Amino acid sequence: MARAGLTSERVTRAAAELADAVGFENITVSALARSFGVRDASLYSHVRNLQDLRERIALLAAGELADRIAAAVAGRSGKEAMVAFADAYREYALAHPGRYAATQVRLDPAVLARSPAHARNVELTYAMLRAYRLVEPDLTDAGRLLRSTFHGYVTLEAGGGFGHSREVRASWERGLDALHLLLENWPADPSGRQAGASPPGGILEA
Amino acid sequence: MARAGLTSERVTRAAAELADAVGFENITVSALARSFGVRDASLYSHVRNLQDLRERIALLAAGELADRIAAAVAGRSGKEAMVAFADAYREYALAHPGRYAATQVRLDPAVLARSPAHARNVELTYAMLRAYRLVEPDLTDAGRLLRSTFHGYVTLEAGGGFGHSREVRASWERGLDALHLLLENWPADPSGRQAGASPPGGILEA
DNA sequence: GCAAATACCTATACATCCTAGGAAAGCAGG
DNA sequence: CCTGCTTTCCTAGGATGTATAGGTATTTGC
Repeated sequence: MARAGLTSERVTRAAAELADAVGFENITVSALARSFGVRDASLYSHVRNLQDLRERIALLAAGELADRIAAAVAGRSGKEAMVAFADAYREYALAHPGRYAATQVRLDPAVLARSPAHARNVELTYAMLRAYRLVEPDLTDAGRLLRSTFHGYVTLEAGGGFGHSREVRASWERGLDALHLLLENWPADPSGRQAGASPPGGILEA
Repeated sequence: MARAGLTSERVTRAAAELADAVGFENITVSALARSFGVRDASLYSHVRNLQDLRERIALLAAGELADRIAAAVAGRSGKEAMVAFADAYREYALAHPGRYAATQVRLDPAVLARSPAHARNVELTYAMLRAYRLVEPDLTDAGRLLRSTFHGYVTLEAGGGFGHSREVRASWERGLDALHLLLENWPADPSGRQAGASPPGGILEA
């Protein structure tokens, strides 16, 4: 009997495609095995268990997302970079809903720390925000707001939460205009606080 | 043998609590039955199946969330109302992660249309935004942006995406300050479009 | 107190996750 | 070619979960 030629990588890639097709929460080892024409048990030589498989998809997706964003922002700055970042983010999430959902799983901090993909995402966000000349803690606050908005937007859009009364693309563009304005005119801290500065790498995580 | 006194409502409420404890995606009919000291099959008289159970939790949670928000914004307007809305939203999501996750499931449009809870949420959002005197399509765009930000923020926060380098509460408050400013100074449409007006009830759904 | 409604049961079929241990395909070196 | 090792994939089977069919026992309404 001809072998299927399984490896951890191939299994992970197939799992990512399955996730895009049926939803990240609906992937099963059984279905994945069927797609290879192989028994369930055979996959356990390449992947520890279902959770491990999910983590692998998460790392794969984080890397792909970082690649797309990096390519989009290359050579741009200011509002152009912000919009390119946002569009790349949204396009990836909509084109690969299962993979995108994978990027939102809570990873073991040890795994996370060893993931260059996640570090790159943080750096890209930081680099994009540099143009707005914010200083801590505003930088952290603005980064969190921006990231929340991007994530919330694509999640709601993909989940059908927006309906069809107005083109989502148009709303998105206006939203980005508004966010750019917001970042350019970030309000001064009314309480006059200046504490809690975090290191450059700490905007999003850690 | 003494009966457990099951009803659809009690089962749903227990399921909601289970969801808060173990996560919305991890609820099982078996675990729910165990919590009542009853066999799995017994629950199927009160709930059609697992998906039906999830929908019931979703409707329950949407109603609770609308209640909290309504209570919070009562008697307030302008920025006060917006902040009260946002805080109530965030507090509910953090206090009841499983129920909150349930509010994000894609519901059958027929079920949705018949849910007063969802209609109330839409109305509350619309009422809160009225103070900013936006006209369509800006109203829809701003509503989508706001809702995305709230949702994204609490999702990332609950998922541990923010880490501990700066108090999330402080970031949240600064974010709300910024959003208020944004709503007060919503940018004019650069393209001069004016089309796509949606009816009052259509900001968020339909 | 009797009949109808219904709350809860047993039994069963099937899907999925995962482990243990075995067979067979591919790959060395002779 | 053949011998032995590694790796790939297998069968077998236990545990847990979803769901249906059909039966028994408890309540409830008259």
